[in-house]
Amino acid sequence: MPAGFTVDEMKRVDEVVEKRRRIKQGELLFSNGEAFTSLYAIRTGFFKTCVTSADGREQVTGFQMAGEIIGMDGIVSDHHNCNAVALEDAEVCEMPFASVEDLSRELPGLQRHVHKIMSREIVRENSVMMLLGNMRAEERLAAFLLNLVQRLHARGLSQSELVLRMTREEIGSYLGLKLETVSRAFSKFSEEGIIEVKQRHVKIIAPEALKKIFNPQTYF
Amino acid sequence: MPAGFTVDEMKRVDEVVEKRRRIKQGELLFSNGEAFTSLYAIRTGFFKTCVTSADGREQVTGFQMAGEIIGMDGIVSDHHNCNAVALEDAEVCEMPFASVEDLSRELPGLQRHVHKIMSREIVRENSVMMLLGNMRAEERLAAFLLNLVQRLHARGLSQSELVLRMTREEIGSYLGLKLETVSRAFSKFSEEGIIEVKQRHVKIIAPEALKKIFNPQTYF
DNA sequence: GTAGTCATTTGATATGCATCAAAGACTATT
DNA sequence: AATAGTCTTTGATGCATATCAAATGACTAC
Repeated sequence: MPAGFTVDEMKRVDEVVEKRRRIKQGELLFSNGEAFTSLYAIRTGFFKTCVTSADGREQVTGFQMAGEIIGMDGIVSDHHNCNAVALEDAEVCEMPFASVEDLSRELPGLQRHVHKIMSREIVRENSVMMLLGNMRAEERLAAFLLNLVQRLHARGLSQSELVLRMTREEIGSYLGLKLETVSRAFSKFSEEGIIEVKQRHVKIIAPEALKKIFNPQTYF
Repeated sequence: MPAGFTVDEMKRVDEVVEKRRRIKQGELLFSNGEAFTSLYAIRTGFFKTCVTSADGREQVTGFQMAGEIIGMDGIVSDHHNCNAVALEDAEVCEMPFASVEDLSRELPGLQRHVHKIMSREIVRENSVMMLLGNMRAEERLAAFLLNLVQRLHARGLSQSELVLRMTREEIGSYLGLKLETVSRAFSKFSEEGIIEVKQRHVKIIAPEALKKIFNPQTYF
């Protein structure tokens, strides 16, 4: 995945991948408390990560798709600090973290890549905090849809159409909203002609309108 | 800071520190958009980090104290993605990130330490997401106070008394609440005899009660 | 010491989202 | 094709927190 390697280096990076693992929809890739050994590169499929409070409340902390890395929550304590659940049948590459560290001591490019991935996650979570702390329901959903479609587009998929892999409840958990509120926001966008919604199929008709909702100030 | 080094290794780690920098209360250690060059180890003082939305809303993403590292938000894009403001006169050690990377390629202990620091930040932000997404005002404040006093205690300070370095508004921003709500929650805790509040001086009278508020379920 | 500023508290009211409830739509199973 | 189960939508109502407002208290600069 990182660029700028020689053929030989690339080969060594590939060798870090210990094995492929298939995860069926609904199954856990790893769970809270489990010993941490590896990072996982998602090859296909879609995951959610979530944390649970002592009294059982669940907070979805992220949705991850092909090409993204999960498991970094486990490094600090050698145990995972969240659950990773496949939202559709998935395949991941298991990368033992000890091997990643060994090789990244030899390849500065890999080392930098690992640091960037973790930094990116920190920055992403910063913006989620902004969402949860300051935005209203429709702003949150607009931001969510724009982010999702942007990531899908970067993978060669449509800029305007997407299939949600998660329920309204999971979207709500991620955005700090109840499922009914998410549903109402979808309906509102739909009535306003901004999107078309048919179950989990969403078509973005007016991306500009979504951006405007996400960030009203830009348009003054 | 990391343990398990020989005297010689320790010396090399120390040499990564390029210089000390003093930051006066209210001043920026770094700001959003600024080129990223270094991580900073806080020697003395107290910081907040915050992000700002395009329309000017501010979200405090964390409070950092002596012994903690800030700046990791800048690695991903070579530019900082938040502001770091000193809430009291402070002194930091500047550690050029290129040197950190160079040395951590040689010292696996340092490499692991860097990874853990970043992972810890990811996990911390996960719990803030839980706070913002699922908890009510008093639960958030209880969690905040417990976290703060625990970190201070780890630094040899009191388990029960603390001086807040931030305003009610900054606490509110961190917790996704308005300053009035924070103030009311303080008053409520105070009326109930859980804490004593005199301006920014807080004395925790009944830590158990705070823990119970934070996590009611444990006590059933 | 005094004026001025900023931070905090407290009260009254408003509002956005949660909660409760029920019906409808889709999916899987038999 | 019928049935059960899950997910989603929509409506009615309630509540936690935001908003607006004003008073008080602390701190700063002169």
